[in-house]
Amino acid sequence: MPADAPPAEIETARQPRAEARRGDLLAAATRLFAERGYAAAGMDEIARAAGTSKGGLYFHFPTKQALLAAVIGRAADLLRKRVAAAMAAAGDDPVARSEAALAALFRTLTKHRPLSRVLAAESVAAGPEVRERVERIEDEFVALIAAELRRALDLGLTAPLDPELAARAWFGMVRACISAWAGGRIAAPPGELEAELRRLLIRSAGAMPPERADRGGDRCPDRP
Amino acid sequence: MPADAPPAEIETARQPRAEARRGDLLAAATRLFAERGYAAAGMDEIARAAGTSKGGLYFHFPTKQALLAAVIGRAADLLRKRVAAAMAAAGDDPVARSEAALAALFRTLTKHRPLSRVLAAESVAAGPEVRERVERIEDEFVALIAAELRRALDLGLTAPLDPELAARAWFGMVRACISAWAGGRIAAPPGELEAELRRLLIRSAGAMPPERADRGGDRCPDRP
DNA sequence: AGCGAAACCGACTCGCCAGTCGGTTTCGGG
DNA sequence: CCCGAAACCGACTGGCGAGTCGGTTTCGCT
Repeated sequence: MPADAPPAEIETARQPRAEARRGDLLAAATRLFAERGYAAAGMDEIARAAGTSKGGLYFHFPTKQALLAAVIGRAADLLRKRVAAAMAAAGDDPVARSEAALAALFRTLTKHRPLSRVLAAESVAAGPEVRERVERIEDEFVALIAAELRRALDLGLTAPLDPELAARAWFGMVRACISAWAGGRIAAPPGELEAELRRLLIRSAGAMPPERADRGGDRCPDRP
Repeated sequence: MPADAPPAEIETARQPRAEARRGDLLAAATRLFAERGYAAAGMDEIARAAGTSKGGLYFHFPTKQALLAAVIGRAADLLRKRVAAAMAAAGDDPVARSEAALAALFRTLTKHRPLSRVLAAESVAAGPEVRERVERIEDEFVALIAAELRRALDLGLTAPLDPELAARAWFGMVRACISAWAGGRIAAPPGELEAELRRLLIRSAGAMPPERADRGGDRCPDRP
């Protein structure tokens, strides 16, 4: 169970211009971390890209690590929100909910290239604390999917499988395809990519999609 | 297809002690890059860990990037060798060959934790050149699998799918599971993990495995 | 043995960049 | 309009670590 998702953002009283600046800074940091890498992106450079100065940047974030942590935290919040919404909209069927969750991840990351780059790679360059933070976030989503898969399994909607591992594997599929796409190493447009990916996911679980007229051309040849 | 694999290692004439040192240095670098991360591992530290000095290290590798590149190149060579052997031993059936290739990747990386960490994460921290190098290596293996999948598809052994994308996704599954395992976030022993993973892979392709008790071949003395 | 080159050593340099600090501007409330 | 605090500025510093270099040792060869 994803019981204790970190409490998102702590909102201390701030003047509105400060809030705006903070946003600009996070945006600039996200972009530069993604483009240049954590180590190569300088604080001065980030500040200037956000239209402010080093001092201003340090007013908002005490250290470079804290800045990265904030970037990642914000990304996590966004993903959580989108995924939760998608799952809620998907109704009760656990397979549909899993599909929806992955699709939401896919679309959100696909929509924000730099963000996926930061999540995928920069975490390690910034020391163990940040890496663990990212791993926690990943585990959180994996657990979310795993729970749905477990339900599906209990309802006999899938072939026998290890929900935890399958969820992990699914996540890996999505991530690999996204990062290849983000690097321009996959030609297909995101839409097709997503559809094909969905087919792979469903088949790997040995699940039959609930009576939807979903053209996929696949029957279920699973042998327990 | 995987026609032009980079020429592995250029062997200039060297005294044998130099060769040994070089090996020690690469081993130490691999370990420290994995443990501390590329940025945090110092050249002096690496040299000392290899039982030599900074000057000695710089005699063998002109820059830190070159050192990382050598580490990665060596890892790639190892993987290429193991995968090629496994595929050759798997016979003609393209599904079996794909399975064998993935299994070899899995086992080799599983056997060398630090190596997978370096390949998975450190590439980005070291600048674009190295990142591209790693991406190339990944693409190489993806292309290898994709070729087999395409043959399988033509032979009607799989459900309709995009071989390129499926290969990419498979690779992602394996990578995600390995890195979670390497980080101690998966309890199951590698053996079970591999078996379960294999089931997922096969099902996702909609393939019926040719019924045959096969063994993947990957056993080798542990001194690269 | 003895010479030249390969291999190795470690103190030093030097640029870079995260983080600091005293000062300035902007704003909200009274 | 004025005051105090929040927000912002940018020149400065301090340390760290990659890379250098003159010197020393080891080795292959004749």
